[in-house]
Amino acid sequence: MRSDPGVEKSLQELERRSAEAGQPVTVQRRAALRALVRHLDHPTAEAIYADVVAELPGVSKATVYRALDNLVELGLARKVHHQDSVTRYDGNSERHHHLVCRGCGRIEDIASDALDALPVPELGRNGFEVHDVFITFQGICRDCRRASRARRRSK
Amino acid sequence: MRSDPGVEKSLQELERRSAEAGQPVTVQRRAALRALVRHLDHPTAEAIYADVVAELPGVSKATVYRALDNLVELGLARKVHHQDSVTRYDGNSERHHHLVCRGCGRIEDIASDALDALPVPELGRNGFEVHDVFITFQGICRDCRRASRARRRSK
DNA sequence: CTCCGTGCAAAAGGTTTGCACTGGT
DNA sequence: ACCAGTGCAAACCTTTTGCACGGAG
Repeated sequence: MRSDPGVEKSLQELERRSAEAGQPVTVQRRAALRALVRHLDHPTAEAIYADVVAELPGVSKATVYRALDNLVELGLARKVHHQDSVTRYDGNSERHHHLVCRGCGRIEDIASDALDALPVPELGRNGFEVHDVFITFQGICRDCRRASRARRRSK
Repeated sequence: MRSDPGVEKSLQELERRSAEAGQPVTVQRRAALRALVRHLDHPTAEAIYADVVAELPGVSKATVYRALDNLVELGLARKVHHQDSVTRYDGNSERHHHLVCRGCGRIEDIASDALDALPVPELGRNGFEVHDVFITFQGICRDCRRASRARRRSK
């Protein structure tokens, strides 16, 4: 893997936002961010830990969890939740939405102007102040559809 | 609490779908469903357990979890996930979406034709078959906004 | 010197599972 | 009667926390 310009940009953002928030930028946090943006597949904390520990033998799992919290706090990552009980992280800070496969739990990104133009309904009526919108399409990915078809046939 | 017709209808559905699926309808499952539909606030498994155990002293927590799984499997309930680490359940089978408060984690239902008319983007291109769409508005509910304002003032 | 992040290990939930027993159909 | 659901307790897994240590300002 060559030094991806996206990674560089993310690291600069980390630098900038941490300074702004008065928080130190440690090697562990840098490594966590690098591991996160390298993944396009919404990794679990475990997966990121695996990457970080490969780069920084001896890091503790707690530190990775704390680093991820820190990234979320700085707005460089987002937590993603679905039926899996594990939390996944998303290093994509562009506005986008998700496609979740019921079969394998895989999450794919999806961007769409139409979705972004979603009308925010008459909120405020109940005093609710909307900050963000998350749209999740649930379905079956190609691989899982194939697999379930094969399973059905063999039954 | 009088016998809500909605509860009756749900119980009949439970009967019908269980028979169809060849699954027995136990008192525990009936109680779990009743507890679920009584809640309009997306209860946790814990909350449902509390209700069920009040009605059926001696039920085990495992049974309630299994009953909830069963209801989800039968399509009578849905799991709802957000930043809280706990899974919440939704007994509302109408098409609707959610308003999640960042502060207290409370989930409110929201229905809107505009949201239902959401265009499904060019899926299929990647072989993804969409079954469902979930829209979540995240923000701050009135109570939490008030609370945070008060906190800020007292600092 | 002081503060804060780290590592380690243990705790803390929430959820699942193995096994013997009981209850639905 | 049979099979599946239940109760109980232990296991599991992910995430959090307490505490001592160590590096940076």
